[in-house]
This record gives sequence, structure tokens and C-alpha cells, in this order.
Amino acid sequence: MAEPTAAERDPEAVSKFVEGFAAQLVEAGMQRMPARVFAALLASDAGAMTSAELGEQLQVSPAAVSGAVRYLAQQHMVAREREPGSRRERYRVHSNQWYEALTNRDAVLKRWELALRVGVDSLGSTTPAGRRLSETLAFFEFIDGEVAAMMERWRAHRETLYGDG
Amino acid sequence: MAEPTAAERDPEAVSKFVEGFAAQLVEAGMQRMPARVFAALLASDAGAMTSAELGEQLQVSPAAVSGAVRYLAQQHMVAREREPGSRRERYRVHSNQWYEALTNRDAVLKRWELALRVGVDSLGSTTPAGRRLSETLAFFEFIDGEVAAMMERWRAHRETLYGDG
DNA sequence: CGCTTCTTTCAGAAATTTGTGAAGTTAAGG
DNA sequence: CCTTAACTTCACAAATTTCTGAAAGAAGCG
Repeated sequence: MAEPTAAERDPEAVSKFVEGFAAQLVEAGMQRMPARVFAALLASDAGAMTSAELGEQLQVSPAAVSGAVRYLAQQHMVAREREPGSRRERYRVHSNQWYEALTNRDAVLKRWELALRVGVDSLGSTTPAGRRLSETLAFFEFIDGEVAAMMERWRAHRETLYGDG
Repeated sequence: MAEPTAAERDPEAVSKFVEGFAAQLVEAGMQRMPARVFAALLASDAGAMTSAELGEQLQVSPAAVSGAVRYLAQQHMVAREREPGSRRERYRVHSNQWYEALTNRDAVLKRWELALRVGVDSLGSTTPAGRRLSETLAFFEFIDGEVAAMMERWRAHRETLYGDG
């Protein structure tokens, strides 16, 4: 049993991982329910679950799932899938996509940069405080540029690990 | 007045920036009070303030400042300074250091990695879910390595902007 | 078209988080 | 040593957040 197979998937083990990983995400600033939903999807074999399945595993109401999924979809951390010919929706983590979304704190960086520009303007670019803000701004602008390149290197690195899969 | 000087520092403008920038940090997951304290320090000309100064600018109690500073110090986002021969403490943002601390989500990454390893082990590295977690883990390990190099490039880039200052 | 199944919205209850005042602790300076 | 200034801790009150149940809203299917 050191190497479980799909057949012997242990709900307790799954739940333990889900709650543990979710807790880490919460500590890093994510809301609890989105974190739990996301972790549950990550730990699913299919990489996708229905609203009902999520509600059952996490022991929460459909309303809670709905709210969490809306948030995750906005952040591009899950994709909604409509099985054609059914009202049932399916929420999926795209293996190759989700961590790019996590990295896409781009929007966050942009808002920080905007706030800093306002600060530099109103405090004066030649004051000590203004210069500090200005340097901070330069840092974020630099990071912006680097992240794209880094993701490119990751894709290359990934292929050395997994091939073109 | 398009370019304010230190002499005409406008408390309202400062406060506006502080609250605005703090709000962005909060939205990114930081607690409110640490965010406000940090923003206030960033916007100070000296790059450092006493507990009393912070309390007055932010209109909060010494207890609130104390709690916020403890958090920020743990995250290495501010340094505590003891002016020798005084009980007054001074909290400082190290211009060159603070954003490295922000980037030092290293600890966060490490905890995520640990949780993911647990997941891979308990779900089985050959199951679909296990493989997904495993790939996620590989991604974070890759990022770990890249961040250090990126910071190095930033320091070099910074010198092209500001010289050795 | 109406029935049925799934999802979303919304008001409110419950839990958590946050900040305060007051008491406690530490260390400088007489 | 004792006084006093500063920081910290703690219990509690207030504000905020989070989740639920119930009702409303879509969309397939007969």
C-alpha cells in the first residue's frame, strides 16, 4: 500500500490532503472556500468535479460551491465545462494552466504599480519618500518583465521532465 | 506645485497614498493593520517611524501598532531599531530589502511543496491525481530556483538605474 | 409550454477577525 | 532602587466575513 493505485483511492487520505493544502493556501491569503474547492479539484483523478461532488466531499451547501467557483473562475484558476445536453456543470483544473493563473498576479502587480505612481506624483519624485516609492515601482516593473520569461523557461523545463505530453 | 518638495509635504496626500496602497495590499491577502503600517513607513521621508508617530498618522492604538509591527518584523518587512539610550523604538523599511522580503514568499512556497509531497505520497505517484500534484510540485521547485536568479538580475538592473547608491 | 433538475442570488445567523482599553512587563534615568 | 516612559499582552466588544436555507432563475426534455 506504499504506492496506492486509483482503485484503492482512500477518501480519508484525499480529504487530509485537501484540507491540508487548502489551509496553506488560506494562510497565503486565499479565501477558505475557494481554497478548499481548488484543492479538491487538484486531488481529483479526473481533474474535474461537479457541484454536487464538491458539495459532498467538502460537506458544504451548493451555495457555498457556487460562490467559490465564481471566484476561482474569475481568477482563471478553474474552467467551467458544460456537458452538452445536461444542466450539470463541471469544474476543471487545467493541469498546464492553473499555476500560470496563480503566477498571473499580473493584475495585482499592475494595481500596485498604479498606486505607487500616484504616490510618486503626489509626494514628489525628488523627495526621499518619493524616491523610495519610485524605486519600488521600478522593481515591480522589472518583475513584470521577468515573469513572462520565467514562464517560458518553465515550459521548456517541463518538457525535459515530461516530454510533450 | 506639480512637484512637491519635502518642505510642503501634504498630510492629506500622504494619507491618501497610504490608505490606497494599503487597500491594494489587503486585497492581495495582507492583514489590514500591517498593510497600513507598512504603507505609512514606505511613504515616510525618513523611511522609519516611531510607534507614536504611526499611531497618530493611522489613528489607532499603541496595541494595534504593536501587533502590526510584530507581524511585519516576522515577515522581515520592517526592521526594529533601538535608538541607544531611549526606550523609543523605531521601525524601518530598508529600501533595498523590503521587496526582497515580499518576494521571499520562499517560506510559503516551501510549505506548499511539503503539502504537495504529502499528497503525492498518499494518493500514489502513478495515479492521475498524484501525477497532477507531482507536476505542480515540480513547478514550485522550478520557481524556487528561478527566484534567486531573478533577484540577482534585479540588483544588476537597479545599478543601471541608480548607480551604486 | 410546463416539468424537472441544476445553479445562482439573497437575507440573515454564526463564526471569525480586528482593534481597543487596561493591566502587565521591561528598561532607562535619576 | 524607585520612577517613569515605552512596548506588549489579554479579555472583550464591534465589525466583518462566511456559510446556510429558501426562493428565484435558467435550461434540458417530454
